[in-house]
Amino acid sequence: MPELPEVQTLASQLNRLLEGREIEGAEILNGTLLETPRQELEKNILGKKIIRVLRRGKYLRIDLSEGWTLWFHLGMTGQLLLRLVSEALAPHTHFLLSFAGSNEQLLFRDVRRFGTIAFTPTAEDAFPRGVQNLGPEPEEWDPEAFATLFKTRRGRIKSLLLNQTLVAGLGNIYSDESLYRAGIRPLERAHRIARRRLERLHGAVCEVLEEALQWGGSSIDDYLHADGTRGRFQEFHQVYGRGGEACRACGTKIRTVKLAGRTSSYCPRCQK
DNA sequence: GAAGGCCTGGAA
DNA sequence: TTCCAGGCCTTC
Repeated sequence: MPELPEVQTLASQLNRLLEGREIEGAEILNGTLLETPRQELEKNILGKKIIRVLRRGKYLRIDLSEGWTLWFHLGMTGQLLLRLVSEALAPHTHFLLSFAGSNEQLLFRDVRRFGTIAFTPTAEDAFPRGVQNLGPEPEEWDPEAFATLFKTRRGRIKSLLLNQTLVAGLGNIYSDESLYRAGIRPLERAHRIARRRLERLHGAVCEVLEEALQWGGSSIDDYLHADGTRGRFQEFHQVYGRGGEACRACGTKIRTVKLAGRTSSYCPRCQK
């Protein structure tokens, strides 16, 4: 489940590893993940240089020379890995980029195929719709404005945190962990939560994301760094994936509830 | 605002 | 054999 810290980790690594490289080949092994017409990409990507690799929400963005941008969304099980051309190709590989004068390739693989690839001009109005619809990044929100945003909504706080048009980058892991840290239950109606607690939630979100980033994100099932190593923040999860286990703070059993088809975990004692 | 669909591997 | 994981989009 690559969320903000996982995608940011990858973007930083790939930026360091790929900056300045010239694209010599692009192989689309499975076109179903491609949001852009195949010919559009094939016609325009060759010879372009990688200027920088960035993140926006859960999207990884690769800016190329001459005003083109390559986008990846990792869905649930997406991976971006560097491989030597001599290595065996892992199953479920959907896309390959090769570089001039290099025996390394960037590959995109995704077992469950919830991921997407897009190739667009580097212009806001040409970006994929999912990107255009994104709300501000968590740290871009002023805490008071963040509180107001939720104070005016009647939905469950957890569902709203997952809504990418409000705040970009949170998925199931970091919304649960943030709510735990802020002491708020996932099913609480947003407008019923006190302003200062919503401001505290904003602080919790920023803290959790920052710590996760420092540990290279969470590797649960499939998430890997570009070099194949794993993130370690899963070792510090307080509630996500810990249903039925004891809360590390108070010993109470972590409870799980279903919300819009997703599992939410929380401590009934620490979260009121 | 809520629910269903897409997709596959692994666990029950 | 069935269920579950959940990103995002579409439909109700």
